[in-house]
Amino acid sequence: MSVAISPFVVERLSRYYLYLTMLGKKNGSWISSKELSGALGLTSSTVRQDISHLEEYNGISKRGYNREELAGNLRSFFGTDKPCRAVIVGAGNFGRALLLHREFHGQGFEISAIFDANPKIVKTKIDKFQVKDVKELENYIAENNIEIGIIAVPSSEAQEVADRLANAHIRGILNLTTSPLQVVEKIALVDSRLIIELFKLSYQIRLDPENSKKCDAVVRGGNNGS
Amino acid sequence: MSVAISPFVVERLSRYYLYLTMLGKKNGSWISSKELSGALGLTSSTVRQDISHLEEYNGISKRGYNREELAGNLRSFFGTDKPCRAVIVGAGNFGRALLLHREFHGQGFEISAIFDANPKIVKTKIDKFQVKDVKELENYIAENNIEIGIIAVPSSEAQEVADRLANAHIRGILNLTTSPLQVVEKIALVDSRLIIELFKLSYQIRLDPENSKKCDAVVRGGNNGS
DNA sequence: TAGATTGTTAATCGATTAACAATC
DNA sequence: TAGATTGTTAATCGATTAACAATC
Repeated sequence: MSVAISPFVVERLSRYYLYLTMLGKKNGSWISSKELSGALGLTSSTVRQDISHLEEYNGISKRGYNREELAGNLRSFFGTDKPCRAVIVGAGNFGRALLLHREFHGQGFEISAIFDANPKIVKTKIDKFQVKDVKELENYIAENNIEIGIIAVPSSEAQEVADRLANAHIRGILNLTTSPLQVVEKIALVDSRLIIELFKLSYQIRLDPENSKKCDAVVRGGNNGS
Repeated sequence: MSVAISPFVVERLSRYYLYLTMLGKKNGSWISSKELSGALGLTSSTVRQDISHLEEYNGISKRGYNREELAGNLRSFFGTDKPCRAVIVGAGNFGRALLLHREFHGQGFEISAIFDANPKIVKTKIDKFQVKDVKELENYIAENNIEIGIIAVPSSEAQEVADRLANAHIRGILNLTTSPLQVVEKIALVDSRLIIELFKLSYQIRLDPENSKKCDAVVRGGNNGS
C-alpha cells in the first residue's frame, strides 16, 4: 500500500477499467493481458506490470484475468466501490451538461448540488436540481461531506472558486477551465483541458504529410493519440 | 521541421500558450523561463528545452521571451494561426455545451455545424445553429473542408460515428465518450476522458493521509496533479 | 561591468519493454 | 503432457533535469 503509483499507471488502469465496463458481459468472462493491450494500443508487458500495482490481483496462466474480479479490484483501487460526493460550481453550459450526464453517477460519482453566482440563475431548476447560491458553498460542503469540487465557471473566476473550495477543506478539485490553478498541496487537482486536446489535434493534423506516407490502413488502439 | 515532437512537449507547450493568453497584456511584455516554470509547476530547464522545439524562438538573456512573440510562435506551431473547422456529432448535453462555449472559437477553432441522429432533435435550433441530420455528415465534411470531428454521442455509438468520420476523410477526431476508438493511423485521435480525470482524483484523495503529513501550506502550480 | 538568463549538451531519473522461470 | 500466459526481474529507452558557456 501507498508507495505512490505513477500517474501514468493510474491513467492506464482507468482505461482498463473503462474497457471492461464497456465489454459488459459479452464474449466470455476472462481477458488476457494480450487482449487488453491489443484493444488499447499497449504492450502486454505494460498491462501485466500495471495490474501488479493493485493490492489484489489474480491472473491465471493460460486464461488471464477474471473480468469481474479485475473490475472489482480496480474499483477498490480507485475507491469508487464506495460513492464519492461532488458538487459543481458554475451552472453555465458545461456545468449543466455535467449535471445531466448520467454516466458519472453510474461510476460512483454522485453530483449532489450545483452552484452559481448569478442571481438570475440561482434558484432556477435544472432537471431535479435547484441551483444554489455560491454563498452557501462552504456550508454545504461541510454539512454534506463533499469530497470533490468541479469548477465550471468562467476562467477569470476559477482561482477564486478554488480558494473557496480549499477553505471549505475540499479533498479534490476537477478544473474544467483553461486557467491554471494554485492550490495547497494536500488538495488533489486535475485539469480537464478540452482546449489542450484541441491544440494537440491541431498540431498532429499539420504533421500529417509524414504520417500518411507511412500507412493507410493500419488500425491503432484508442489511446491518447501518441 | 517534423522530427516528431513528444506528446509531453506538445501538451506543455499548450499550457504555456494558455498561460500567456490568460496573462493578456498585464504586467509587462516579457516572461522568463523561470516565471513560466514557477506558474506551471515545472523546472525552468524544461521550459527552455520545450521552447527550443519551436521553429522560431528568440529568448534574450536577462529578459526572457517577448510574450507576444512567443504566443505567436506557439500559434504557428499548433497551426491555430489559421482557423480550423470542426463539427460536433451528437446534440446532447455535451454537444450543446461545446457548441455554445465561446472559448474554442476565440482560439481558432470554428465549430461550423452540429449533427444528431434523433429525428426529434434534427432541425431544432441551438443558438443560431440548426441541428443537421447525421445522414448529411459525409457530404457536409467534404463540401465544407472540415478538419476535426468532435464525437459527443452516447458511448455505444461512438465507433460507428468514428467510422463515418473516417470514411469522410476527416483529419482529426476528438473523442468525448468513454469508449476507446479504433481509427486508421492517418487520422489523429485524442480522447477527452473526463471520467478518467475523476478516477485519478478519486485515487489521489484516498492517498491523502500520506500527503497531508508532508505539508500543509505549500502551494503547487496548476499542473496535471502529479 | 556584473549579473541574469538563454540555448544546449550531458547526466540522471523513471517509464516502458523484453525476457523468462513459474504455473495452470 | 505441451503450450499459453502470468508475475517479476533486468535491460532499454526516452523524458526530465543539471550544468554551464554564451550573451545581453
